[in-house]
Formats: sequence, C-alpha cells, structure tokens
Amino acid sequence: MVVHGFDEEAADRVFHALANATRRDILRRSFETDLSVSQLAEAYDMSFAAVQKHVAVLERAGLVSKENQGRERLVKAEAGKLLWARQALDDLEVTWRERVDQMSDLLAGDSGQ
Amino acid sequence: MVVHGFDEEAADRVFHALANATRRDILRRSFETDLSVSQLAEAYDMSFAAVQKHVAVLERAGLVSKENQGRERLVKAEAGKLLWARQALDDLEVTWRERVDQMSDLLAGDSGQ
DNA sequence: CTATAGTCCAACCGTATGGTTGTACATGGG
DNA sequence: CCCATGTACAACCATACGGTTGGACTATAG
Repeated sequence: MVVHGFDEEAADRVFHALANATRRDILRRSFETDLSVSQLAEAYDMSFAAVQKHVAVLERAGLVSKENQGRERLVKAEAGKLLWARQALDDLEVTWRERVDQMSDLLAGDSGQ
Repeated sequence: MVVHGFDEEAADRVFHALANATRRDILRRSFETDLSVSQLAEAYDMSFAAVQKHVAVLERAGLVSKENQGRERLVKAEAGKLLWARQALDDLEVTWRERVDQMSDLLAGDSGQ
C-alpha cells in the first residue's frame, strides 16, 4: 500500500522531462512523425550525444519509446503518458474545483440557508 | 516577433516547478486553503528556509502568489497558471490529435476516395 | 570483409538545484 | 519598549543537470 494517490517519482520524471524546451520540441516532432535519433539530432545546434540524452530523459519518463528498425531507433511519442500528465495537473486542483463547483451550486440557489 | 508560439522559458519554469513532490504538495494545499509560509513549513520534514525556497520557485513560475497579511505572507494558488500548463501540454500533441481526428473523419467515410 | 552510418556509453566540466545554517529585519502582543 | 514570531536572504555544500569529446558496438552497403 502506497501513501500517495499516484506515483510521485513518475510525476517527478515526467514534469522534469517536460521542463526543457529541446525536449518539448522533440516531443512535438515525435507526435508529428516517428523519427530516428539522428534525424532528430539534425534539428538542433548541439551534439548527437546531447540529443540522445534528451531522448533518454523522455524515455525514462515514459513520454516516448524507441522501436528498433535495423540500425536506427525510431522515437515514438506516447500520447497516453501525456494524458496521464494532464490528469496529474488536474488532480492538483481537485479540491479547488470541487469548491468552485459547490459555490456554483450555492449560487444556483438550491440550499434553504 | 517571436519564433515560438508561446513563452518557452515560462514553460521551463512552470514544468520545473511542478517536477518536485514537495512543491506539488504545496500547490495542492494552497488550492485547499490559503496558508502562510510557516504554516506550510510545519507540514514538511525540512527547514523553513527550504520550504521558503520551494514557494519562491512556485512563485517565479506564476503558480502561486503571496499576499501580505500583517507579518505573515499568505500563499495563494493561481488556478489560471495551472490551466495554462494544461494548455501547453495539449499543444504538444495538437498535430497528433489533428491526425487522429482526420483518421476518425476518414473512418466516418465521407471522402469520395 | 571493410567501411560507414547510427547508436550507446563513460568521463569530464561548469552551472543549477535542493538542502543546510546563520543573520537581519519587520510586525504584533504583553 | 521589548521580545517572540514570521519572513527574507546570503553563504555554503553535495549532487544532479546539460553540455562536451572520445571510444565501442551493431547493422547495412559495396
């Protein structure tokens, strides 16, 4: 039995992976087309190894996966993980949203007061 | 004229702020109730200064604001910024979503082919 | 088989991060 | 007025991060 509602370390990895413009761009491109690591690397003004590291961070976060295709590795975006991240964001404000909803109900004027 | 669609550095700050379990917890609590920094600090097994730093990170990201109340500073969650973050997530996969929608349309069988 | 394209990994480097302690300053209570 | 409370900030430390270069391995092309 875990203390928290969901895996906090997974959230750490996911949000950390998203906290970098290069990695977000890699994600965007990966959502458009499956690209090899070297194809991705061509797009940025940094070494191949640096891009490779960024892909590794995204992979550890579960935001992309790599598919072996001959000597190339195709980077595939994982849409589900992004949805999970969105849900994690929403969960941060559930109580707030509940209270806003409650207030709306009150304003709708159903309580006797 | 900016190259990117939105402020990448703001995204860096927001996602980095979210990439830490303590800060996410501070955000959750702040959404429940406005709390002073020392009230927040009581909840964690670390120094007051450490919690203060976490709040500062959240503040720089625009996820919370601080309101002077006598000698205390009340930490208030900024729901709008969280919505902005959610939108930023959605934007990462727009092209993907567009393609999925297109595919749905095709399957719905309206094109003459 | 050999050469090369694609990838991975380790070592290294400067800077940022997350924590600490200590000090300074403002505010409210007795 | 004086003191305790709440906050801010600087200095310091270990570790993580983002980048580099170089070396090793695998698979395809000739």
